[in-house]
Amino acid sequence: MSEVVSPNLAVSTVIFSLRPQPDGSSELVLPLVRRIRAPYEGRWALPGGPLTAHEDLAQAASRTLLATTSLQPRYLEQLYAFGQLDRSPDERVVSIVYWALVASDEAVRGLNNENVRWFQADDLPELAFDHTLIVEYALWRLRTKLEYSQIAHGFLGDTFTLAQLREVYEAILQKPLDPGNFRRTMESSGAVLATGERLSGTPHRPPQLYTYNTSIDRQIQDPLSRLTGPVTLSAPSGEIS
Amino acid sequence: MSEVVSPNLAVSTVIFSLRPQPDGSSELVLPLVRRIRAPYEGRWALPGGPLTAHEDLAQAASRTLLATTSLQPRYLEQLYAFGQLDRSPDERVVSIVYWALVASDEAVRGLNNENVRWFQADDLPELAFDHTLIVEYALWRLRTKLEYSQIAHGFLGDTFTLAQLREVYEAILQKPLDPGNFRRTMESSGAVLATGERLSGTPHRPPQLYTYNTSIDRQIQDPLSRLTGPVTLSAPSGEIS
DNA sequence: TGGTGTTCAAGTCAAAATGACACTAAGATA
DNA sequence: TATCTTAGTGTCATTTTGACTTGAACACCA
Repeated sequence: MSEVVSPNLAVSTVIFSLRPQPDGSSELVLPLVRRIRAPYEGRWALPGGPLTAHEDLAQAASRTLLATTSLQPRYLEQLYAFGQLDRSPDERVVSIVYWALVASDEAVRGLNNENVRWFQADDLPELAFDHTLIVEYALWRLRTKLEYSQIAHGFLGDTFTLAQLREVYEAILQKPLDPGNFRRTMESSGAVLATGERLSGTPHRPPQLYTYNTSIDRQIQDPLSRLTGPVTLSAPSGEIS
Repeated sequence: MSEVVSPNLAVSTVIFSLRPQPDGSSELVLPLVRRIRAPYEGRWALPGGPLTAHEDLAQAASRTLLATTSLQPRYLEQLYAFGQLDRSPDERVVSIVYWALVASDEAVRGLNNENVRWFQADDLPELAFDHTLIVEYALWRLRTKLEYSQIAHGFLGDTFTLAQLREVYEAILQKPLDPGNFRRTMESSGAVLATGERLSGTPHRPPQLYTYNTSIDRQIQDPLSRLTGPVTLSAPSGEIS
């Protein structure tokens, strides 16, 4: 009876980014890859692949993320391990799923072809395997974590205006936020620091540029941050539009 | 180079319970098993074992939990998947770890012998593998989740007084809570319902017996609750002391 | 039998946080 | 120079939170 097995172990990643809209707002998007073989041939699925011998889980997530989208994540966190018996029709597969954030300006540079495409997070096609549930859970985590954590700057560059930060919140939470109250809570939380510089060229009063307060960030981290190390990488280069 | 492997896949569980103290308070305890072979022979470790072919992850956690402690969990949730390359000296092992709650009166009925022993959660010996980190993380999750979720009744029977519920909170958070304010927040949250019955025999005014409001419970669940099903089982039988 | 000790349970009050909504500031543009 | 737009500051009522007070209801004991 109860036979010990080594199920296939895969690592997949839900990658979020924001795409600027014509009207100035942003929409939450994520890349999917088209399956080129059975099961679910032709269906869209999360990027991922098998775990190889000499990499740990987060490295595997980063690797497959880079391979399928040519992107570097600015935030990477484990989401959940999915191991239902029937989640793959033929073989037993346990998938350890990560979720990642990439900066808005990175997403447009990423691949976008016949087999890799960015979709609106709230308007996805029917996905392969249990990936619809997985994306749903990742969305839930993103939204809940946004409210008590400093992950929003995973979508932004190193400096940003409070309006840009608020735009991130509004796109993810899908509701408008009061600019005045948003400023008050952000500043009093100590999460952001004014750089002293201003963004010029706007057809209105020039806004302050802010940066994230990384020293505050450390204190609300869970005990695993020791293990995973700093999950937020600095942006390679480039300016906020 | 990057060779595809099937790492050994194990499932372990951090099991929490409360042990009544002589002074009336409670202390958080968890069972550990002694390793009977290398590596880390003789060291204490989390109960667990390999994943077998025809069970999913939560079932494996329940199975090893029952095998080592003869207990049924009243709450079971996935904690994290640990996959660092060096976490086991000889072979590559990926551990998917769950955490569980068992009722206080169950813990005393559980095994307690040469190879299985309950320890105070905040006073553990040096554990095998990375299990010290794992327990630390599980403790963090328990404490943070207690504040926005209804998991506390995983330690209690079907009915309980608000003082008993508060005692659970105080033991886990390790700080005293104001009885009046605790009552106010609990009642206004709608998480508990008065049964109308009272607990008699106390040397003071008889307190109301409460039960958990399961309909409220559902609404704050994450999207995975659909997948995992009801994680809170009703108590087998027995009365609160 | 009535006082005492205990916790239950409801109530009070000030401080802090939150949400809605002013109003002024400072640029670009016409 | 008037106007438009967003930045940034301020106000106020409501809600939430924490500390504390008071009366209620039992068992226990003198």
